[in-house]
This record gives sequence, structure tokens and C-alpha cells, in this order.
Amino acid sequence: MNIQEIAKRAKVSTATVSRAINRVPTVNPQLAKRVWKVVEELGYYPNTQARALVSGRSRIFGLIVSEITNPFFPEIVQVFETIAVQHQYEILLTSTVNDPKRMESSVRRMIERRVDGVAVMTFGMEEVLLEDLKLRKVPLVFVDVGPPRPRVSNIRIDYLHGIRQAVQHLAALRHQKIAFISGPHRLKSSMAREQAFMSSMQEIGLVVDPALILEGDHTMEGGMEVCAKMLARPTKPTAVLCSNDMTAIGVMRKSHETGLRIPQDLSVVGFDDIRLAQFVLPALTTIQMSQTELARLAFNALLAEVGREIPSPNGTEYVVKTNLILRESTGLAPSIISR
Amino acid sequence: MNIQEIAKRAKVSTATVSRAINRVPTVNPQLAKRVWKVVEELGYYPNTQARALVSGRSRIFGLIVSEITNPFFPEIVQVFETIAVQHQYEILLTSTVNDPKRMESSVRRMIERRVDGVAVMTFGMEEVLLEDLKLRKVPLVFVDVGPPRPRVSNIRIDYLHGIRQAVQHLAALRHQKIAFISGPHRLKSSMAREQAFMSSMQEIGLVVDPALILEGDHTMEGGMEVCAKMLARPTKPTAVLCSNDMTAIGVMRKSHETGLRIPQDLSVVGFDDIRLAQFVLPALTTIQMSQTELARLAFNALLAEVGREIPSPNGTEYVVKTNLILRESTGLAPSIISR
DNA sequence: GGTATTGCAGAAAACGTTTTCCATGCTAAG
DNA sequence: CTTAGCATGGAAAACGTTTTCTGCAATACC
Repeated sequence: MNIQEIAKRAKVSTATVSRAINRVPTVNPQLAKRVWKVVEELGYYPNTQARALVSGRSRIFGLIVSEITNPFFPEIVQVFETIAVQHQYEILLTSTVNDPKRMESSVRRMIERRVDGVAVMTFGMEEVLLEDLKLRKVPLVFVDVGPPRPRVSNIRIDYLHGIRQAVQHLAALRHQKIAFISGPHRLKSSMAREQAFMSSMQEIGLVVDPALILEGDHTMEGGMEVCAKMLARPTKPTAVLCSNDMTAIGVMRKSHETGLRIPQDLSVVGFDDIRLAQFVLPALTTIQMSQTELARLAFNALLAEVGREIPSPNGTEYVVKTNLILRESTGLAPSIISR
Repeated sequence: MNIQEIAKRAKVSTATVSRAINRVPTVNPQLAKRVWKVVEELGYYPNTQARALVSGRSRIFGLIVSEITNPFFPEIVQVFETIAVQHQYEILLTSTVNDPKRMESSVRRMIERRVDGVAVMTFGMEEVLLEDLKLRKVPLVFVDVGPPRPRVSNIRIDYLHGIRQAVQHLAALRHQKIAFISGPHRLKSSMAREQAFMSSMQEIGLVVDPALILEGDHTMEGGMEVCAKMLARPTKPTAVLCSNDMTAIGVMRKSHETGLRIPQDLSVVGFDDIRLAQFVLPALTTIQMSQTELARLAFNALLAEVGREIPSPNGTEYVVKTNLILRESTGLAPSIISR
């Protein structure tokens, strides 16, 4: 069933059918009604492929996330999809599993499908592979990637804001030996968080013990491993700030296994504020980076760029704030209590 | 950049370019090489929309899940996507959030995009809306929906196998008052689990106390609520079997809050075996329903149906087994210990 | 050596839309 | 009353492929 069939039955030309369906105002209301009647009767749905072919716009956005099984991302996908649907956009989802090969193949597939834009939510993964996209003048939006270029927007996360709050919160609870467990060093976002931690510490005159800066991998298992390593060393921290919530949850679990009570013996702060953070025991104090806002911003950035006929000269930069959420996993430093 | 440009530069016709790219064997190797050289040079990617338009196959499968933020689903999405990529298929993901409106709109969008098949992983949601798809002879695969029809495959979950194991495991631990917290009653899969529980109990001569059959909603919050309700009643169970892991985790949490120790005071069994189940404290004994297998089966069912030129007369039925995984949340019934 | 058969590449049709261009009929202005 | 201008709908081109059909040359067979 196609537009010709409709045209025949409504006794008009295909042009009129097209115009009626797209609600072009110049078409005679009576004809339009006739067309719509036939459309309803036959349950006709236009063929998007043909539409895209001639209009040059596919109404598809690509969404690249680093790992859909990481609880941080489903929320983003959900929100992104919801907004997309509202704007009659479709999404092509790719979970790269941090594999450059998959990243490459997904970029290629997106180009082949002629996406109108791509949101790259991998938090600083190798952008080399994205040259292809840039070259093709597809609108892009990244997280934490500089510097801006034409057609490429960037969402900058203001890590410092939340991390500084967290550090000061811990300091106020008399913690001095504060550890930091980062994410993989190859991620830009990961390093940015570490930097923010360091400068927040120095700002209030706390020394950063290099032995208390450790590298995790943003998984719960990784958190457990690093925690074990950390607790085996001579200088033990009284508080630990983690680069994401899964790591923090791993730390909590391993601490529990080794008999450490949280927050009495060790305070733990996470990062991200995934839903799960509210539900672990004790509930995790964490730094919120709103997934909803991130998804919304990313979508709007793409939509804006698609709407522009002359590309923005230097892209646009958006900022997402981070904020400390107080829950139950932080408390007074143990030395204070025992005194 | 299009196929004509390539044809011009390689000094062949567009037909030859098409044949070369699609590796049709009859094309002269020398010509093919010339074509490929130009393709590489220009970084040409074929336009999938045009391809789909003429070939009638979009190489897109729809994937409808009930809620991507429910940890059960990301794993399915991940596996489904991975296999899809291997077969040069794309997926159109929809998370219905259990909203019939969204379900309807997503079905419509999938038809418009001319998907080659749809996997409906909503575990028994209102199929009424899917009439549209059936009518259009799009290959479909469902979970727990009968009876089979042409072009519609079904994955039947063998709930009884795992649930019977769980009930017998609890009985062996001397539990007699075993509660069951179901999912929403409108889900077929939910009722099937409840049925399996009942018959497993009766099979070994245990009485099912109607007061101990409760309805949850497959979320952690729901689990906590139902648990509170359950513990407020006069007849308290010594073990509880939950219709999914999130519910079980909610139960564990609420029990903990009210001072009940698990498994000493209450044994808890989940269903699904999401990754998180291994990581809660204590690790959750649960009934595994392999998400990997489910995704793989669903994809293969669609692929098989697409390959067939004459549709299977009555669809195909696949079966996924369920199995009890023993962890730490189940133990001897409390009355035994105190004796 | 002439005709039938095969192999292979190019021309052109087809896919289902949107959109440009053109024709028609009407209104309004001179 | 005539003509310019405008509104509206139809014809046809265009989008970028695949695929069928056609034609030509080379080989095989009698």
C-alpha cells in the first residue's frame, strides 16, 4: 500500500495526498478530508525510507553510550528516547562496551543510515574514530570534549562544584585522610574528576597523599578490588571519594566484608547518583550529575544544530552542574568518635 | 557523494558499482578492484535508505522492552544489539514504560520505518495494540504469548522448572509457611509464575495460605511496601519467593530495616538473576532466567522468519529453562534453629 | 565457418515519497 | 470587458540504490 493507492481511491494526485498528509495549508479542506478518510480506512502509514531519501533528513539521531549495562546509562537512554519520540525522532542506539572496534562499526552504521546527528555519551573516549563523523558535517554533541568546532556541541560537566562540596563536607566531619578512587585514566572525564578532587583538597589546606589516589574501572568489582588494595596498605583513609557510584558500592561491600562499618569506620561518597544509590545500605552519599538534564541537553543541542541552516561557527557549550546529595554513608571521622 | 560519482570516477556504470560493492561474483575482478579503489579513496558509504527502498528490506529489527531502567533489560538489549551488529542489522529500541500509548506509538513508528521484524520483550503486556503488526505480516517474536500463528514465534519460559527447584529447596530447609510476592496481575508472565508456585507447593503437600500470596509491581519500592504489609499481618512466613529480583531486594531491605536477619529470620528467593543479585548483601538466592539466551533466541527467531519465503504455518515455539541459583539469602527455617 | 550459447557490462525501470514546475480557473483591478 | 495576478491541484523530476532487461563479444558446437 502506497501513496498512489491512496491517490487513486481519493481521486486526487499523489502530490495532493502528500500535501494533505503533511498538512500543507494550501490544500482544499474538502480534498484533505477525502484523503484522510482513505488513509484511515486503509491504515496507511507513509514509508519513512522514501521520505528520508527525498527530503535528505532521516529524523534519526544516533546515541552512543559506553555501556548500557552500567546503570548510569539506561536512565539517559530512557529520557533521550522519550524526548526523541515527542519530536518524531527515532534513535539508533549503540553500546560500545568500550571497544574501539565497536565504536568504529557503529559510527559507520550511523553514517550509512544517514543519521541527522549523533550524541556521544562515552565520557571522553577516543575521539579519533569520530573524524569520520566530523568530516561528514553531521551535527555532534559530546560530553567533556574540547575545543568546540563548527557543528560540534559540547556538554561540560562542572565537576568542581559537587566535588568541592563533598570534600568540604568530609572536612567538616573532621576527615583528613581522604582517599580518591578514580575511573580508568584513559577517560578524560575520569581525570577531570581527579583534578577537581585535588584542587578541592588543596584549597582548604588538606594534603593529598599520593598513596591514597587509586585507579578503579567504574565497576563494582573494580571498586571491591581497589578497596581491598587500599585497606591492605599501612596508611588507611577515614573517608573515600569515588569516581562513580558503582565503585562506591563496591567499596562499601568490600568494607563490610572486612568488618568495617560505614559510616562509623569509613565514610564513602559516590559520584553520579544512580537510582541504586538510594537503595543500598546505608544509602549512599553521592554527587549528583543529573542524567535527565544530560539527556535533555544533548537532544536539544542536536535539534538546535539540525534546525540551523548555517552551522554555528564554534559549536555551543552547555554546562551541567553537579551537587552533593547527603545520605547515610558519611559521618564523623573515627578518631574523633573514639576520643 | 553517491554511486554515480563512483561510477564516473571508476569509468563504469552504476550497475557495476552496485554489483562490485555487493560482491556479486560475476563481475570482472579487475573492474571490481577499480571500483573498490575509488570507494576507499572517497570514503563512500552506501545510502541505506535507498537500498531499503528498492530491496524492500530495511535490515532493522524493532525491540520493545517494558522498561529499560529495570536492570533486567539492559542485558537483553546489549546481547540483542551485539548479535544484530554481527548480522548487519540495526535495532530500533523502544521502552514502553508500561504505557499503552507509548506502546502504540512505537509500533506505529516501527511500521513507518518498515522494520523487518519486532521482538516484543514485555512479558505479556496487552497484545491488542499489536494487531497492527500482525496484520502487516511483520515477523514477530513474543515471550509467553500463545497460541502460535503464522509469522509469530513465541518464547515460552519454563517457569515451573526453576520455581519447583526453589520450593523444594525451601522445603528441604524445613520451611512451611512460604509466601509468594507476584508481579502485576495484568502480566501473563506474572500469573504464570504464581501458578508454578502454587502447583510446586501442592505437589509436595504444602498448603498455600492465601494470605501469603501478595501482589507486587516488580520494583524495589513495591517490594518494600509489600514486605511491610506482609510483616504486619498475624501469620508471618519464614520464607518468601519473589516474582523478580528487584522485588526480592526490596523485601531484603525492608526486612533489614525492621530488624529481621536474612537468612536467619527470613529466607528470600528472587527471580531473574540480574547481575545485581550477586552483589547485594547477603547475595541473593534466585531463579535464573538467562537474559543472554532470551535475547539470542529472540533474534534468531526473527532472522529465521525473515529468511523464510513461505511463512511458517504456525510460528515456532522456543523454550527457555529456569534454574535455581543458590547463594546466601536462604537458610534453615527459624523454628528449627531455635529448637 | 556459421550459428547457438554463454558471460558480462551497461541502460533503464523500479522502489515510495517530496517538491518543483506548470496549467487551469477564478478573482480583482483597470 | 479584458487582463494581470493568485490560488490550487496535477504532472513529472528527483532522491540513491537494486535489479531486470538488453546488447555485445567471445566461446563452443555442428
